[in-house]
Amino acid sequence: MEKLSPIQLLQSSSLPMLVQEEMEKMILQGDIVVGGRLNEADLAQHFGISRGPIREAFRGLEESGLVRQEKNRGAFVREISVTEADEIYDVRDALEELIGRKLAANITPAQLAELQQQVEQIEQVGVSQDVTRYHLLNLQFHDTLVSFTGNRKLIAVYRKLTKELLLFRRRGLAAGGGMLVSSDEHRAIYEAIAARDTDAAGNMLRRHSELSRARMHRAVENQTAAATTA
Amino acid sequence: MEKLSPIQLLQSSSLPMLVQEEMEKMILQGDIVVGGRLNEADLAQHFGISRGPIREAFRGLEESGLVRQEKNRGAFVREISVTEADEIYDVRDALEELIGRKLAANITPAQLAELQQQVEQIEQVGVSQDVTRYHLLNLQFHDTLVSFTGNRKLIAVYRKLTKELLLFRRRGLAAGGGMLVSSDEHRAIYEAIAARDTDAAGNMLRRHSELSRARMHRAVENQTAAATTA
DNA sequence: CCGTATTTGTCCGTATGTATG
DNA sequence: ACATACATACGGACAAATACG
Repeated sequence: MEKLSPIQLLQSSSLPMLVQEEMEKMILQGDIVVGGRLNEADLAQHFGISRGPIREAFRGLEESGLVRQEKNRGAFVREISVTEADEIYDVRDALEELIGRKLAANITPAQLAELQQQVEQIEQVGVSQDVTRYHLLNLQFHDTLVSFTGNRKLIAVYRKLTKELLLFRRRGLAAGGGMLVSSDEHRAIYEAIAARDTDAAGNMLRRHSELSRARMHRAVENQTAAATTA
Repeated sequence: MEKLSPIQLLQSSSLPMLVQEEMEKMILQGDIVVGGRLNEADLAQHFGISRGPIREAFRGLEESGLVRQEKNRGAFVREISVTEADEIYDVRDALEELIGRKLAANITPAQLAELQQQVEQIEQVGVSQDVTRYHLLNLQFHDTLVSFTGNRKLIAVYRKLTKELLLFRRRGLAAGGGMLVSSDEHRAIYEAIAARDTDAAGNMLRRHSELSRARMHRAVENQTAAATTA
């Protein structure tokens, strides 16, 4: 039990929970190939623990949708199909609208200031063409939005869906093109919320999510087109 | 857009999964008092198995929101507060609207016939004043609605929220009054879907969910009022 | 405040099932 | 098709923490 530097810090939680969180990071970072098998013994050795907590973590990850378990065969990183991604987007679109409406109705001046700052930050990175950083700030912006609703269940559901979409993007996506968001949309979202216009804010966020889905589809088509020509 | 049976989503037949499903039933049926502790050894003996699968089932139930685990203290049936129930309703309201819109857009004649039959069944039980049966049919009706969307993610999220609300109702609710739904609402929902009016169907279902929340609040108030006078 | 009993946390061994040559 | 190697499933034992008297 001496090999795990990142884990030892968060000692308040149980070992299976820590392992679950750590494995979630590994999956979302792509340390394990999508569809790949998670070997109990290897992971146990990697964390310097036994297989019991690993198995418990698998069960939690399965329930959260990142892992699929086959009886007597093991745990695999889930492959999320385009169809399933579409289904997730359907749900997320509806949640985004809810988020927009709630924020427009209840946001505080301090929260508005924070949002404004993040929008400007995104715009600055937008011109610098740093794609990965842009993507990160975009995720952060939306997580800030949902967290400002103060609704813990909404936050939890939204984050779970976002993780699955993140996993979907890991599945392929030669990146490069198409997935970049226009920062105009972010500012428009901010403006609608600041104006406390519930309908506009809801529509803006929903449309933003729908556009995100459309970008996803274009990226997938580009990818499959490239694959067939190669 | 085909109806998915509840079992189809849970396709694993491993022992921990079976235990998890069984324990979920026990919790939702109230076999274990809300807030009560789940004893690993007792449950293992009850199922005639060892503690390993029990612990894995706990993880799954924790992730699905029915159980809370404290380090070195054990697993407890979660107590859902009125505040949290409100948060869940917020999310469910948005999903209900989504369900209504999708159904109005895509429902098949066969599915419509099934819905009509269920509505009539509910109306018949409504006059018979059989409250528990009415409640059951009501749940079934809404589960049928969401399953007819064919969106597996939506189905999964919706069912999870419904289970948590079910758990909330177990918390107290001397039942008796207030929670009974007007069957007019169900017929109105059916009519809007049958008319393929997406806006109306979405609004109807959302409003139906909001009324359900209002009934919940009234029931809680009646309960606390009765508690203070007693 | 201390000692004991109970319960949880973790580890390991064995049986069973699966993939591979 | 068979035998071998390997991974998982489950049970059981021991250590650590908590609850109780």
